[in-house]
Amino acid sequence: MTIESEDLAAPRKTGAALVDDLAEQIRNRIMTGEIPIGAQLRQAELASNFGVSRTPVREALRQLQTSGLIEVLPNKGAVVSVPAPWDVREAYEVRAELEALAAARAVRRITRDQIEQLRTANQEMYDHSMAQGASTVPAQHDHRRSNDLFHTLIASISGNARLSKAINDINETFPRNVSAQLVVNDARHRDENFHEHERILQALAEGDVAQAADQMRQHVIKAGEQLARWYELRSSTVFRG
Amino acid sequence: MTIESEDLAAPRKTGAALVDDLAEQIRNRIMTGEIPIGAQLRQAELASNFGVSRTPVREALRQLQTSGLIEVLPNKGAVVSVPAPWDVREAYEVRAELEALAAARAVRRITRDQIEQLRTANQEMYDHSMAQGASTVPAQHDHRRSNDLFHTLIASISGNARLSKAINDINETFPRNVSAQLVVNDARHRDENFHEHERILQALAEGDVAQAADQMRQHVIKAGEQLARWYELRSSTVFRG
DNA sequence: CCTCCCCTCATTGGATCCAATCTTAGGGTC
DNA sequence: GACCCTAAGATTGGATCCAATGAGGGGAGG
Repeated sequence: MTIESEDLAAPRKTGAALVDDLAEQIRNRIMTGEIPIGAQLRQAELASNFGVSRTPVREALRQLQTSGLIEVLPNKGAVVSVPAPWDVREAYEVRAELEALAAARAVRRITRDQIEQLRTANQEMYDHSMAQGASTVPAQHDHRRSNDLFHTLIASISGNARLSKAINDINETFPRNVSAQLVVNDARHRDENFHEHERILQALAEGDVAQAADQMRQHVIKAGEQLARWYELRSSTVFRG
Repeated sequence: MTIESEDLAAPRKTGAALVDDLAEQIRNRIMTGEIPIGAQLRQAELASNFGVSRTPVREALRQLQTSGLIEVLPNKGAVVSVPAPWDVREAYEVRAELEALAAARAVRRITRDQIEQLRTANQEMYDHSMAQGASTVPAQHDHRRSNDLFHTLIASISGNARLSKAINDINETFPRNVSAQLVVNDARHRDENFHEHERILQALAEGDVAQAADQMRQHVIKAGEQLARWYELRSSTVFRG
């Protein structure tokens, strides 16, 4: 309808939440690895990329800065944060505690239907990692989505929006192309992940609060450990100027 | 109506982290209640107030927006968030879990000196609330600082920077003039607060992980409950256009 | 050949400009 | 008097402008 000149990704011209929109899109590009870790974020480049001026881009970058995804060096511009392994471990210890709380709260609130939804999500995740070509990019994407769904579902069932947000905030600090590959790449990890989810599910179904929290905590800690190790070995995904 | 006094508060013209500085100062004004809950934040007013143009102010507001302290309504400007009581309860349940984790971790790392520091902070807090004129503004300020010190000390002893930050982020969502008054205003609350701190301290000293976590969790939940109740009754501290 | 310095260009950062939207006051109508 | 419509003022939001800082490159001196 309206003539969109240079914007490849649709930057909703609602005239309203444009800045939030930009932030979201830049965040996505980082999370998917399209913009690699350590890369410089040039205001002018992003601006022309989205077909806007630098002003809203700068505001979007400020948002990403406070959410911790990028770092802004005065007079030198923004770079995508490169999480140190110990930072990952610290963050995931926090996330583990939060998700454990979510699981514990979920026990009292979960319905049979929701248990089924979780089972489905977990099964889908497993299937995606078993299907042929599980190492292709779209398959990894599907796998990640199912895995995310499992966790976000439990968070939302917990009935505490703030808790969901806190968990999400931590997640969005670490680009996903990295974290997703962990599980898919390795058959053992993929299997373990599935079974850990099953154990959590069982605890939820049985109404065992302590067990649900414990299993979730261990599960997240383990995932964090894998992610941290990945960051230790990484080099291919880091942008080197 | 607006008396434009230029930069009353020193806006470090380091030319560098000016935006972060502005955000910090605006945050302070909100936290102290100088800018009340629900108040409109006019870009032009803030700009002339700090002696800068609107551009850095806008970026600072974006930071405060993502940290949740203010809300930005498209084309209508920024407003200091008015936390709903249930939001306070949710946030404090999260905070309770985080501080419980911090206390648990602190048990293994705390030194005798640090235990003494905590004891001192707690005693100071008590003294400030006992001194004559405890209801004066500066006394409340001192009381709050001692109380904060107690909590931030434990968080820092936990040795997990991310955890400290997560706790701090939650704290900075709810203006303090409000939360501080809770304890000081009521002799019973003041006493309970002191004794709860003592119990936490004892658990830390005895090396009782479970007890430290439990006591801290209960303590924070209780504080959250008081804060939530305050928000339910509030009306004096809310700005009404 | 290496090092240091200076010049130039790229980029950021604050200020300013102008369009778009919202708010509000005034006047007209029922 | 209540309601709506319109027009002017206020405010936000994106674009543009220019100063300031930083990075890179070439030349002079060692």
